[in-house]
Amino acid sequence: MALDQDRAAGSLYRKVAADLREAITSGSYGDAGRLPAEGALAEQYSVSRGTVRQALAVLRADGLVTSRRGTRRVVLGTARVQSFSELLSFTHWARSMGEEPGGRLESLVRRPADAAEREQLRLEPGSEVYVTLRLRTLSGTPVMVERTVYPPLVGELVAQLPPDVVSHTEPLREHGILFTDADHTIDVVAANADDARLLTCRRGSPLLREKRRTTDPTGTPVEWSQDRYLPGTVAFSIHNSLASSALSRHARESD
Amino acid sequence: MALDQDRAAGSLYRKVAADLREAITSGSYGDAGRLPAEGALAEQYSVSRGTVRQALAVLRADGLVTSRRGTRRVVLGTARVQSFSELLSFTHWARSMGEEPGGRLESLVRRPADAAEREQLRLEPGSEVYVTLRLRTLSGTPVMVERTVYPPLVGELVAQLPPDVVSHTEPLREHGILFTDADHTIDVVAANADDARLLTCRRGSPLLREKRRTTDPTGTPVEWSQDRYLPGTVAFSIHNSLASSALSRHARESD
DNA sequence: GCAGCCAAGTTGGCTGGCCAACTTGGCACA
DNA sequence: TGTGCCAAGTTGGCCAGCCAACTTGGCTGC
Repeated sequence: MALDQDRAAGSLYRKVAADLREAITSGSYGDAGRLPAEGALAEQYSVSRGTVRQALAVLRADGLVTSRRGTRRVVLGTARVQSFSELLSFTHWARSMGEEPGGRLESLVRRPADAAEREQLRLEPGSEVYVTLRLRTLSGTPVMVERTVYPPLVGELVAQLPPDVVSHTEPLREHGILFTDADHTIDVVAANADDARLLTCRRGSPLLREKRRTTDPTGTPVEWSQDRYLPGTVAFSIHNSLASSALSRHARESD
Repeated sequence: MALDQDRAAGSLYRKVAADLREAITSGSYGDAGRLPAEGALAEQYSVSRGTVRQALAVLRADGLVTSRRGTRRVVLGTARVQSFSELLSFTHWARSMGEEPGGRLESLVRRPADAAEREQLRLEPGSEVYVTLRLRTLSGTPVMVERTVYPPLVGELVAQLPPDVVSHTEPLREHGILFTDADHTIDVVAANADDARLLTCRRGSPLLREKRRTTDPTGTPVEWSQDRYLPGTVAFSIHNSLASSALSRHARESD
């Protein structure tokens, strides 16, 4: 919340977008209601029409409003849509739901990267990686097993963190490691022996898997992670539209 | 493909975006290479810098390039990202992979909408809905069970389609029913008796579930669907970034 | 009553310009 | 050699304006 305000404070169009989002989600325009015209909003906020359009593009991408030529924008839904940080960080996400996040570092090893890891993290042959295995809990109950591969520069920092630290993105951010872009792949996988032990489920029972590759602003990969959730604990939600889509459906590749 | 070209042909910035996408995916700028400056691209394409920025915003949303103040854009990856239509239509998706889509209508009933359906499709109390159950196949092998609820206006059209028709979005589009926005929720669910029979798997075995609510340009819901995939056949892939995110992680609600 | 036309309203798209914030590489200097 | 500063290059952001494409509601005429 504080983070949202900080980001909104940065630029004018973000402030307008934040204000409109607040108005929409609080129901000021009704559920299928129509927004004021761009020109009217421009006058209301004392900004140019271009700035209003920039703000509305954000809301359109979030699935809050439609937009087509000739008629006013229509409120699509009172949707929520968390911030990027709540998606990326288990800790942020849990706290935003009012749950208490927990975690335990099961293992941390440093070893040569295999071919797949070099490919994902864009590393030179012979590079080493840091691999962690963590159990994540919500209010004490295990919900997820997280296997993360870090490149050397990031891994060194992670290795120095105390094993019981809850959030990893926060301390990394303080060391100048930024997470800005991520690619996610979601599918189903069977629990292996480690999964079963940590999550207290049967071996072979289904888990919801999220593979995630995160990069910093320069495009350098900083993390390659594989999270396995107990079914019934989470669901992933996406909005897309003809105007802007970043979701796709794939034939499943090996592994 | 033809559809992409049609859309690209519409406006200038789409043409520029399509051209840049082609150049990037074909490797013209290298994998972690840097794009020309906005001004240079503007001159190259003989458009204003604003138009170039609009085109680059599309590529940024698709996860093809980064973008930060002070330095040139960097190529993030040679990613693919299907079009919206390939995501929304099983038929389009299958054909884009070179597979032959098939389908069989198992049942089609018309009945009063329950509370959840009225909520999702924004219908008046007492409204009726059309409910279909379809088995979807790829090159003959069953991969997915689709349960779709249509509002009356759309359902009447669907009911008139021959039961062995492969694509439903195409004939609907010809009748003026447009699909422009969709909300997706992805989780895991256990196969029930119908699922098991149609997909020839055991009852209770895990399926990847996608719930989807689609609306037309006016914001009117036109479809509420629940697709259940056999594990190992598909994976969902999403890109998001600080700049624009439409993906979120939810605590799982009932049903 | 009904169909079709028309004008007003609205968003999409594009231009040109301006300044601020930030990155980067080279240069000056210790 | 190494450190710090600085200027050029680049993207983010905002403005004002213009026209085209499209929707909608009302009016006209049959």
